[in-house]
Amino acid sequence: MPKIVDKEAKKRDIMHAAMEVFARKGVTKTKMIDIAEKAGIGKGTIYEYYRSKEEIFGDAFMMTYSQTEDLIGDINQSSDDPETKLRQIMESTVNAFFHGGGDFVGIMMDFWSEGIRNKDERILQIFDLNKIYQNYRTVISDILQEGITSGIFKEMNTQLTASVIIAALDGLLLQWILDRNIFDPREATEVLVNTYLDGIKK
Amino acid sequence: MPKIVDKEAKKRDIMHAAMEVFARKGVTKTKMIDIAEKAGIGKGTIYEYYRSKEEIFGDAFMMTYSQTEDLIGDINQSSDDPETKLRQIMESTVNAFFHGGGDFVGIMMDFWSEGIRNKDERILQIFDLNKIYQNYRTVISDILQEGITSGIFKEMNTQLTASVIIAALDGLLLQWILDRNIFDPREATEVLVNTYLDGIKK
Amino acid sequence: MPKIVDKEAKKRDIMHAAMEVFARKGVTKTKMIDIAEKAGIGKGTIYEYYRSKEEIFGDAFMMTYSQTEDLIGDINQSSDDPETKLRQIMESTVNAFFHGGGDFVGIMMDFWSEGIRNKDERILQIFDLNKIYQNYRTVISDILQEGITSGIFKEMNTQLTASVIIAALDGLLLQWILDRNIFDPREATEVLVNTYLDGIKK
Amino acid sequence: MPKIVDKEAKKRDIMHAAMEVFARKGVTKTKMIDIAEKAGIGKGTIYEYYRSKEEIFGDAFMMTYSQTEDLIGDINQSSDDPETKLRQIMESTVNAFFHGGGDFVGIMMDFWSEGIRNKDERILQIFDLNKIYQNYRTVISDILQEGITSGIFKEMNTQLTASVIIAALDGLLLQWILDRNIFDPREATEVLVNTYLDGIKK
DNA sequence: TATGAATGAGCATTCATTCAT
DNA sequence: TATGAATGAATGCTCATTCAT
Repeated sequence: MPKIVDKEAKKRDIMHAAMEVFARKGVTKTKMIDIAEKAGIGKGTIYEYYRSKEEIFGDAFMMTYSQTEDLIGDINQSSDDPETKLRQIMESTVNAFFHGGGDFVGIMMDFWSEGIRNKDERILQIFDLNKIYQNYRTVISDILQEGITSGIFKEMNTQLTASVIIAALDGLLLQWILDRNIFDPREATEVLVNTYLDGIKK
Repeated sequence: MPKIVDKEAKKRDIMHAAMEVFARKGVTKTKMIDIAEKAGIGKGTIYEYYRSKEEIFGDAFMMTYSQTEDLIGDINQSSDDPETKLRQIMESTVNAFFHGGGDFVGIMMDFWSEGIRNKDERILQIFDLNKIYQNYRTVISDILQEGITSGIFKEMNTQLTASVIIAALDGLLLQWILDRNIFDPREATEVLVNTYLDGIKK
Repeated sequence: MPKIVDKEAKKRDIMHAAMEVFARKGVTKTKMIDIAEKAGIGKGTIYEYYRSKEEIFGDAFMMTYSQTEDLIGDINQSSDDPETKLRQIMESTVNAFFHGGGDFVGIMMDFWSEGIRNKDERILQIFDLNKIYQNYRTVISDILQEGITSGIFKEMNTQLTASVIIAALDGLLLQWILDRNIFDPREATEVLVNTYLDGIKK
Repeated sequence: MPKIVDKEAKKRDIMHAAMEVFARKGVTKTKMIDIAEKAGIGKGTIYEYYRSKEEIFGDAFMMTYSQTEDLIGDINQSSDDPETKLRQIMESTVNAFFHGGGDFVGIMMDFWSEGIRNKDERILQIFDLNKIYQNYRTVISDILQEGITSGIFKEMNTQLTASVIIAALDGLLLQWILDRNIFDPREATEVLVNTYLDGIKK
């Protein structure tokens, strides 16, 4: 069924084109024509693959976060010790977003922005940022608990600490989106990870 | 004689109404009529006080950040030791944004969003988020250096560490905007501040 | 009744202020606030004297044309010979509009413009440009007939010739409004009057 | 494949629809919806062909005058004697505007009106009525000079006479716009042309 | 399937007019 | 009487979406 493959590929092309424009201009200021031009197709053609701008946005969101969730899941499944897992998760999360020159990080702004506001049940089905963060928090919290149990981490409120760690990671991303020249993401992540692990370890 | 009106007060009222709506719906999706209704006035009346929606937004931005900058300046001027100053700055920054029930924090999203994208010289005059963050980074970096010199802080890359600290604070704010139920801001700040000070101190 | 006199004077002041602005910017682009500022009064005060912008415009119209009609009437009543009367009427008409530095001639544009379009019965009562021109044409036509009868003018279609003469006068005004530097109104009138009288006289 | 449309033809259709409405209501009072309805299309469609109402107006202006300028240029290039050329130019000018039942003459009012007021450099580029009239004056002045040189015209101030002739032609147009019933344009032109040529010839 | 021409709902902004003081 | 603060109807223009080809 070669047609199907083509369709999927083209849909993905459109979504990538859209992500680039979203990242640069913001979703609201992105016009369908901008996406079409970026994708090198006609304005009407987009509607052969997506029902609306919102749907493209939702797809971009899902794709971004499902990748990250898979990554985190894989790391979490591994048999490494809690410290290594935590370190790997933090580094991988940052890498996932900074990767590829950071062409898409601008879109995070809109993910967050939508995340705050969208309470529409229908949208929440495919676009529940809070649920995603909750999963993320649970994973980290569990690793922290694991570390406490095995005696390598201090006693702490694991849920709260997980929140603070995630906050720090997102904050790093946010700062870097605002100005890419202030720090090297890898170096900053290094400082961040070390600081937290220092603070957490016995 | 016409009605006597405290123009400044009314302008502030409109801005506050606008901030509430901005925070809830986002700037782009906020209609002038929404602001008017929130402020309990007619749509046209807004234009007696502001030239455009953009101007209201700029005013909201300036007000928010000038308050924070003043606060930080005051703390920085004090004769406290570096650790206390750093702790106070971090706590005050967070407090400033969480204060008042956090009714306005949603607008941060738009400040950041604009901050990424607006490269217009005219707008940058009143709306230069990067400059504001640079000041902030310098203040913190200087305090860190002060601490290193006086032997209470470890050796470190002060600019980078300052960036990471600010990132963590903004990240906390961001997480809290996304979901207010996951942590108590004060507790989280406490964890954050302690973790960082632990990591920084000799 | 001094109050009445004051009222009348102030009403005239407003109308004169309005005429200046109308002449410069055109009626549609003139804002009430422009008129108020020109008159040195508050915006609301205008409505103590006029019900609407349209009413000011109508008043300006009437004033302008009644003056001209009076002037023409006076000349026509005189016992001069037809050639002198015709010459005087042509010169006086031009003078009336060019007079005072031509500050108000720009408003003619709007009189004509309204004259074309306004078919509203209510407005036509006070603003019937066609009727005014018809009177004017009759006066000139009668003088021409008088001249024919007394043997000093050639045979001609007096109504048509009257129309052509009036057209030439208005055309001169129009050209001068468009660019005041191309000719001196008095010289041009001289050429015009001489050309026509030459053509008309036996 | 999308609908194939003769873009140029449709643009012209819109402009003609606009001219009719402009002529009837005046440019300022013409709403985009009026033009759309006249053209039998949707409001938004106009913007596929023109960027703004102002641009339609500018196009209408250019079209009207470029036709007339071409016409005059052609006549001027001919090898006819000065009297014939002058007569032809005068008659053609009048014909050009009265032609087609005079559906568009009302728009002249707005051309003149804009001509007085618009000093904006950008607009003057495409809309310089004074320059157009200056060209026109030069053409007529040159013909007059030609006639003087070849001994068939009297001595005169050619620039001034040219102005007066143009004024008379525009005046005729103006009068006819105001009331189409007062004269037959061709008859009136005949009277006008004869009167002037009589006055000019030796 | 691909396209872009066509569309109209929607919105920022203007301004004549009202009216409380 | 004089004023200017308040207002909302009106309008130019944008852009997501539709649909004829």
